[in-house]
Amino acid sequence: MKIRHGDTTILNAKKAAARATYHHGDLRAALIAATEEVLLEHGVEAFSLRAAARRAGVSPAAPAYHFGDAAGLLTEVAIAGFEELTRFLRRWSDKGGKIPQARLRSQGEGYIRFALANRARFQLMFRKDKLKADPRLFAAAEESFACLQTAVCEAMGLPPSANPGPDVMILVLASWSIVHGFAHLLLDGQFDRMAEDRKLDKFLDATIPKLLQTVAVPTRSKPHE
Amino acid sequence: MKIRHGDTTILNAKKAAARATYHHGDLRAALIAATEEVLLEHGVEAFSLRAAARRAGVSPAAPAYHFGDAAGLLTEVAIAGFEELTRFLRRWSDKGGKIPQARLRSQGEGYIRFALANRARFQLMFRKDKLKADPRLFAAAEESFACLQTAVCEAMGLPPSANPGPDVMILVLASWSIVHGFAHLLLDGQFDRMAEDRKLDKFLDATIPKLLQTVAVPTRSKPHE
DNA sequence: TGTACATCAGTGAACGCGCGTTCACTGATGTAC
DNA sequence: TGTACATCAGTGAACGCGCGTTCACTGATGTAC
Repeated sequence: MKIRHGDTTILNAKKAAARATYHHGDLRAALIAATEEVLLEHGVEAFSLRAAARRAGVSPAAPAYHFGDAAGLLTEVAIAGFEELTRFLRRWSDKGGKIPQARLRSQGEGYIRFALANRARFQLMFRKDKLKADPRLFAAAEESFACLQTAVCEAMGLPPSANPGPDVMILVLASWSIVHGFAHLLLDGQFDRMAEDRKLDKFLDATIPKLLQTVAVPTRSKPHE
Repeated sequence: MKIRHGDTTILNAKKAAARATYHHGDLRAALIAATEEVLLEHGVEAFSLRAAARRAGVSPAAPAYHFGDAAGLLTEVAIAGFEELTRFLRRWSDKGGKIPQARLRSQGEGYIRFALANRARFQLMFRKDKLKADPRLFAAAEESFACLQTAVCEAMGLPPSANPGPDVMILVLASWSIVHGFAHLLLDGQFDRMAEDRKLDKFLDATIPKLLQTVAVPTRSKPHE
């Protein structure tokens, strides 16, 4: 008996115990959760509507009823991903204390930690080829982006602005690029040459703070440090 | 008649004209070229052994004879990709002139330009999940990496070294991350919010040089500028 | 130089697989009166 | 409060698709003598 079949059996039993009727109750949310489990355990490539259905313990045709197609379901997962990323960035900003430059660097570390803790979901969020062009997705991504933008403005000693000047934008792009690139290379295993397996944590602890110091922040008002 | 079938017909005719015998001559190279075409035109997801075989005008089973499986063929394409990336980086370094900091920044721009000119192939190169753990692949990737490392050493006023200190390594990682992240976000269309379609070239021309100046290079000897 | 034979480099039909999707269906839920 | 009916939220069997892979095969090429 294959593991996969075992899983399905267990889940079917679970489902049967959990509900007397075949009406699920909240299959929509359950399918999103099931998809996140599949991503976490087996990666983006392992996802299919049928795999999500198996996880949730429903028939193969059920997901289409709620999401239309695979992109529809994945888009919901990506939206939730960006919402959680935003929460992550805010929490890590605060972890940085009161000095705006330190807050920015801490937020940058948060971005990388998020990617590491949400591997496949993070990768999915930047796979537009697998996602719908949904305004809610744009809005959720925009909010994460705005979070970074605010941190950069403050680190430069400027008031937060939704429409900042080119100097700010360059630094936003640089900050985003460096943490995104680092996260992407990290998840792809490109740093395994420098730190294999067990030493990865130490490598990250030592590297990330210094990495983020290499981005030069031109301050417009007197620095707090 | 579907386009795909049309393609196959044309290619079969081409093939028939090109060779009197069904022995291809150099099917191995032809399949690699065919794969690069599929990647260029339809992206990584569109690739399959059968698709490559159709492109090359041979039977579905032919690729397996030369490459074993899909990962085997894709790995050859990725190796060729890294080799071309290395050439790209050297060429762009030289474009930067004689001042080492300028050479480093020019090389960084080359990295981004490579990604833009080789979209799917670039993405494939950083999809280890689709590639074999082939020593030749590691060697080719290592050479690109060494190219960047040399440029960073020189920009810091140090002699090129295969085993540099932690300060150099941090700057190597920072440089790599920023260009890689920028390239990745660019290819995913994340900058479309700032520059749609036709204006992308102008956006890049204006952004890339400034972007690369945000990476602070601590110089150990007297700067040449 | 000619011949016999082994190996190479493919063919093309066939197989089973998981996939998305369709379809007729049905039990549960919600609504109107 | 009860009943009739419409709609909701799924079922599960079936379909066709492209895929990787197997298999018996074969014409061309290379090698030994």
